[in-house]
Amino acid sequence: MVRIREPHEWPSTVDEAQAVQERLRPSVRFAEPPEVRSAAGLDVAYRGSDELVAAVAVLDVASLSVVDSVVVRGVAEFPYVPGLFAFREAPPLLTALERLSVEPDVLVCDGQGLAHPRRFGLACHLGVLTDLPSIGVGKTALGSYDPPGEQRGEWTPLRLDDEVVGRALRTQRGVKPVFVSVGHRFTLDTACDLVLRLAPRYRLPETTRAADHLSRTAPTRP
DNA sequence: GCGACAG
DNA sequence: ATCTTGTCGC
Repeated sequence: MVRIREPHEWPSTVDEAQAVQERLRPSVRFAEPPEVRSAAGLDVAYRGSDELVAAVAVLDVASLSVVDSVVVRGVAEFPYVPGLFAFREAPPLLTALERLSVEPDVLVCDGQGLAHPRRFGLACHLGVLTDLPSIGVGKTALGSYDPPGEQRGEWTPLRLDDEVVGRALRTQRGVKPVFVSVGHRFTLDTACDLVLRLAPRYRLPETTRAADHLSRTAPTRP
């Protein structure tokens, strides 16, 4: 039920890929998202050198229960190059989004949004192409930060090139923070509020955990 | 030349 | 991401 709204192509070289990011970047919007009742978690698991499994799980934010999910198997069409992560994972994730039977209110991506060398990480890419509000929640930082306070909810700015591109957010006390950045049609404050609502018990949002579990446990092709 | 480098 | 044992904690 998710539609692709933006014309796009999948390049095969690093130069072309960077050009695509530069072209799409101006479409990123910085705003307050409409009410967030459902959130889609997206993740990709790898098997072997080029086989991958993309999964999307839509959760009801109030109950954190899974209301819909799709798993797509595929082959990596682009090598892993830091900064060009989206060209590897976005294609199968978009296919999965199109096969959803409901349209999620927001996308919670496993990776960065604006916290990216050209300010156009996976979350921005998926947000712009679908025109859905999106955020990036990374497990490792792209940029520098000071450790946030130990209490859940505490955060510090994440900087890249002397610019604030996101936040290091503590979702649980005693665990490493996650790195939140805006993808599309979001505000950093609202993005962090949402991540905290989605992560009441564990370090990572339940959306990411659900998608990760699906991609990891999907049966191997016969 | 050396280290960094989302997943 | 993935390759991998035991171990501490809830």
